Amino acid sequence: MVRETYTYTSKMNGMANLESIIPKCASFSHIKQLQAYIFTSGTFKFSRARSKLLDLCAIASFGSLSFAISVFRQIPSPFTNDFNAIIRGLVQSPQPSTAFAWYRSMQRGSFRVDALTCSFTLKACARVLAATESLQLHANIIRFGFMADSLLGTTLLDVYAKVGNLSYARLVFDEMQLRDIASWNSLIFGLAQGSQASEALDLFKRMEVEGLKPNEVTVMGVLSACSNMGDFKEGEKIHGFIRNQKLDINVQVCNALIDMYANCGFVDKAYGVFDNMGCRKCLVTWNTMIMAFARDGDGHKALKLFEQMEKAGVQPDAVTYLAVLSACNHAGLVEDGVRLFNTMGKHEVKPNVKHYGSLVDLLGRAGRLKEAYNLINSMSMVPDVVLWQSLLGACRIYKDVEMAEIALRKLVEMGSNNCGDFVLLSNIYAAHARWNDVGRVRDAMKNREVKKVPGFSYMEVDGSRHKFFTGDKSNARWKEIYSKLDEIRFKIKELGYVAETSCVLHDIGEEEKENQLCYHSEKLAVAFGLISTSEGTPIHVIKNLRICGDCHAVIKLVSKIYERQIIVRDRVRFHKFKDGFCSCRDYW
DNA sequence: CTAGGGTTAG
Repeated sequence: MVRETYTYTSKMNGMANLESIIPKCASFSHIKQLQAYIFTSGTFKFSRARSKLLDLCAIASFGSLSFAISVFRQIPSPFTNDFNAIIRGLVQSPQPSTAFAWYRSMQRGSFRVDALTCSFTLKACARVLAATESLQLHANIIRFGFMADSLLGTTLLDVYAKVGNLSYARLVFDEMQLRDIASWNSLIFGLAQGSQASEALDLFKRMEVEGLKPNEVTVMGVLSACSNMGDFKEGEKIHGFIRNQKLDINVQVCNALIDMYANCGFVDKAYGVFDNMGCRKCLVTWNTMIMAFARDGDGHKALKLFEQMEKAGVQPDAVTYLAVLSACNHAGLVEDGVRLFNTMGKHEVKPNVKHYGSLVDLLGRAGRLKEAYNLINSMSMVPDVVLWQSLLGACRIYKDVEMAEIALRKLVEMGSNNCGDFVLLSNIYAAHARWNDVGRVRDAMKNREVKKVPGFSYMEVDGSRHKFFTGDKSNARWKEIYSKLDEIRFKIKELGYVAETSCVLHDIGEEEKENQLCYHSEKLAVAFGLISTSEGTPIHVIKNLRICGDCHAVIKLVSKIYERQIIVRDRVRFHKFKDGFCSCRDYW
């Protein structure tokens, strides 16, 4: 009797000690020693320490998921927690989708799935963008009666937003009994980064109405919405709110502010925030600001900041190099770009496919096609389509048929059926008057059912956004817009403008081609800006693709004739038109 | 089988 009591207490103490030691494990060998102890001491069968250790082993950087799995296999009848430990580890592994199989095996084996199991498995959905699996899990969660769990609800809505199912994210949000700040933040981020940025702002305003206090995460979400939409006015209001609430002591909030101003075309204001930060700058701060100068085409400021960053003792990372390379690219600083690329190794940054892409683009634009081609072939990794597309684009500038054919062949081999690629090759043939080849490309396009990404542009007036597609007549004032375009066409012809019809592929007459160019989305947006904003105010336009060559030429003239500053944010950079010139100095 | 799980910038 006495002896039994003794054994009992010592065992309890042993387990308690064991559990308190587990978080102190600092190496794989510590884990293994404890695991061996649990195995041999007889506590393996029921011990809670077992699943805790499994958990640590599966997720810690010094742990080993495969070892955790092999230990799991030794458990005669694993508990839910043991499964959870493994699933959590799988989600963070390079193959998150393996978590689904484990989840299913739990159900098959009639093991109890709990809210945590669902939470981890949902995370796997988010990581691999598994839309169907998230729906299935949602159904399970309802069936198990877990919907009242607000943490799980937030995870679910977050996953829906991340896999692109915004309407379901909203639905979950609306149906949650208990919504806390994280639920709101999650939906705001989802909307901001999806295609419903203005809805994110609406939600932010609704928070105020419902008496909820936005925190630093919330403002980062709405700033990212403003950044995406180029909504400078709202962004500035939020900046005011941030100052009031003293949220700018948070470095991430400051970074989001810099990004917002830069993405709205106000690189100076971005720098203002950068220069007056009340908190310590971090790597992302420098990267964001360098990227801002890069997108603005100010290569020298970007490179100067890069030097300052090094002096401040901040080690550059892969993103920093991408930013400086792209700065060199947009500013035509070829030698600097090549030099920087070659010094990456010194900072222990390994070039990835994006760095190569930037350098190929840089060399190509500078007419060094052969070097660009050799660079692609020298890569140790598989080149992606972007590299060949860059080379193809450069071939068009320099009218290099041979190289263009190689690039397009590669693209076709890689399964690309992007309309733009074929058009580029066709343009090059056309430039050499090789009309048979032009026809051949056109036939190939018909046979392949090439995909065309529709171009569109935004223009914001008085807080509402107007979206234009090519030849769009959906705007309430479309008639005025089109007659403004007629007026523009008339005026610029007087200045000697000739339409650049080479980028129109269709088998139609010159006049018809000119008409097609005439109603490109960016032109519609600029014309709308002219008629709907007061004289002398700048016009901001955002385009989803790169600006077209003809539009570029026309907008330069428009900026002169109408004495307007016109700022176009395209897919990769800003074009700031003033007095007939563009900030890109026609190098893009 | 006390707990653990949710939102965050380039």
